[in-house]
Amino acid sequence: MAQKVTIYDIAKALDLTPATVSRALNDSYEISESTKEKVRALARQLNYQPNRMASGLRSKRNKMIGILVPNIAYHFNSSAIAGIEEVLGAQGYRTIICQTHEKLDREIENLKDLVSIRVDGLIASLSAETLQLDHFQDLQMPLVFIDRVPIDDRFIRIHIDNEDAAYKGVQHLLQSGRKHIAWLAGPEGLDIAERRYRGYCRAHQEAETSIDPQLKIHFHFKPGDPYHRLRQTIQEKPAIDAVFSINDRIAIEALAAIRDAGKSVPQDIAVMGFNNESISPWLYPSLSSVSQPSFEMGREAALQLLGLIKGQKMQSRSFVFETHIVERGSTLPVLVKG
Amino acid sequence: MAQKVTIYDIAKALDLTPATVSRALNDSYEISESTKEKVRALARQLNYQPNRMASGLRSKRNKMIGILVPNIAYHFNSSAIAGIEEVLGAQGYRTIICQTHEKLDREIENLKDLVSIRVDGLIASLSAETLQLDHFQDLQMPLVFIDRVPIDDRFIRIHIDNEDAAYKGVQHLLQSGRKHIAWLAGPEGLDIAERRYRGYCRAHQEAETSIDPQLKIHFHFKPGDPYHRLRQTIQEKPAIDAVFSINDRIAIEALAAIRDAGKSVPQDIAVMGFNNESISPWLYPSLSSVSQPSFEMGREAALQLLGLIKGQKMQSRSFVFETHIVERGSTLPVLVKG
DNA sequence: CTGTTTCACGTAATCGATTACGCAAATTTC
DNA sequence: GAAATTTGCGTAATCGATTACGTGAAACAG
Repeated sequence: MAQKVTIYDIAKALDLTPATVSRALNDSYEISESTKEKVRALARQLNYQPNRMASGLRSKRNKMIGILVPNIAYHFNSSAIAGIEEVLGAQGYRTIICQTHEKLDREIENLKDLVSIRVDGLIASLSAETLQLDHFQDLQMPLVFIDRVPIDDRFIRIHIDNEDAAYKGVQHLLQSGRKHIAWLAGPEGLDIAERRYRGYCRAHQEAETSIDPQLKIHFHFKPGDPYHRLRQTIQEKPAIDAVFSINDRIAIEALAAIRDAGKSVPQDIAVMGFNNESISPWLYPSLSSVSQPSFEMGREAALQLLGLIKGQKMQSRSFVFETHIVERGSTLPVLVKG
Repeated sequence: MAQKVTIYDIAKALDLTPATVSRALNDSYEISESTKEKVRALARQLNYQPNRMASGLRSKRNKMIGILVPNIAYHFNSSAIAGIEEVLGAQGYRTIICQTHEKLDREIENLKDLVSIRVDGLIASLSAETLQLDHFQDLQMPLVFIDRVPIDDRFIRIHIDNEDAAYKGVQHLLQSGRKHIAWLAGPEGLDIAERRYRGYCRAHQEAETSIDPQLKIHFHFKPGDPYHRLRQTIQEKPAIDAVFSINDRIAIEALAAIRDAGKSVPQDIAVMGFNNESISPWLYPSLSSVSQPSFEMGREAALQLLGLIKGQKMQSRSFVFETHIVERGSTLPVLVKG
């Protein structure tokens, strides 16, 4: 096999036309079963692989879906992608995964590329820098947002109630007797983090506990930065008795910072993470976390996108998934000394 | 903008032919600078995005590269992909990331899809199930393997010396006084794990330490399985005084298993991981690990692939990267009581 | 002033599939 | 048994770009 085999090769060998071969391979009703068999047999024998460039050009559908996320190394994303691919793969769709690395310009650039590839649809999660959505506006393509979703309700959005999730997490900490809870928020301006902070505040207000704005700690998603920020804050605010972290990976650094500050978890300081990553049960102490169903959310995003592609009109534009607290060692209540 | 804009639209608006527009956009020498300016200006204004299906079909180059890895959630892979994308992105290439989830059939399926997309090249890492390479043989496309590479030296391979890396790791453990080292190998038949076991054995032989084959522990990459296997082994073999793990994530489960068995790290049992993931310094105790330059390896894979695509002949077919031991708390030598 | 290059662009074929339209033969309908 | 329908396939246009080849005008050479 020197050159790639095409439907013309198959047609010639079977004394048919390319049109017939194309229809046979697409299982068209206007081709007899016997011809289909012959075509399929020869296609298999010659190891024919259809040229998606050609079919996509003509049919304007190439069975490729773009996935645009901040970073595949984030647990939520790799897990959601697994869910997306499970649903989409079963329907014969391929995914093209693009990473923004939290940069707006890379988000725009990736978007242009996905347009130029003419993917059939797009599942996107906004970068930390994304404040407005011009580049998503007239995209001319089925689009579903997941996790980091915009406020704009013209889009289909798959997400959790971040405020409520944080509310529940902070409430749990407050109820176990904690009063000075640091919030490891991540980079400045991250929308989901702001929403969670609102939940943080609401839980405090309901518990009539005062809020210290200096316990809202920003940092970059860069190994070491969360650690140092928290260590510094612990030094400045020795009263801290709990830490709530935007994700479990950051919580690991928090555990280290607390330990190195000479305090212990959960006796002195409780720690609650977010996402319930697979390593969290094995940490020491095992990490309590707010769990969100990332795999299921990926599945739902894919299902909704398939709906859009097939032209169904969508009834609901926003799909809010439930979260729940996973209690582990890092938030065990302090035993009051008898 | 109701419909996607094409070079025909631009040509009509400027009273040119599509050919001229195409050449202008590709900065061809046979187009005057003034025409190029006009074409580029209008293209920008109309937000023209070239159709990669069309250009790819005609030119047989679509500036897309396939990346085929077992799982993007593995630290090595997401890190190597970052390196690949840094190099390839600068040259205008897009990547299509496919996951085999360690399954041979998914590897074959993904490969067919990448062929049908007619990607310009492929960077691949073999699945745990892959034993022979028929599906890679007559692929008709530039191909570079990374990390999980085949033995076949007709391929370009980017990897480490797994035997040597494990040798160094085990040697370090033996030199610090450990004698009964469990090897957390991962799933049965994983080539890199077998190579590392050879290094494990060589280090033992050179140190004239006996090898217990029952300390070679297999498991699935599924949360909990490594933990339970190790706990069981510790119970059966109480003499174990060190654990060497195929990666850091598994090592975290090992730390938990050791702890739950009532032993302490590093006093009773030392733990050494592999990959030096970004969370490893923050664990408790901080995790020693064999470090490999995954990002750099990704970069090199991309550079080699670009060379293949541009038709350069490659001098070396195998690029072996250096590894080194990162010593942290989990392998501190035991202090002999004075 | 004629012949040769060079410049800047047009003409048209091409990539490999899909699909609207057409049509003869086979089958069914009444 | 004539008309209507169905079956099974061919013809040719088409998707949007690239590119081999052609060409008129301007520039240049001798």
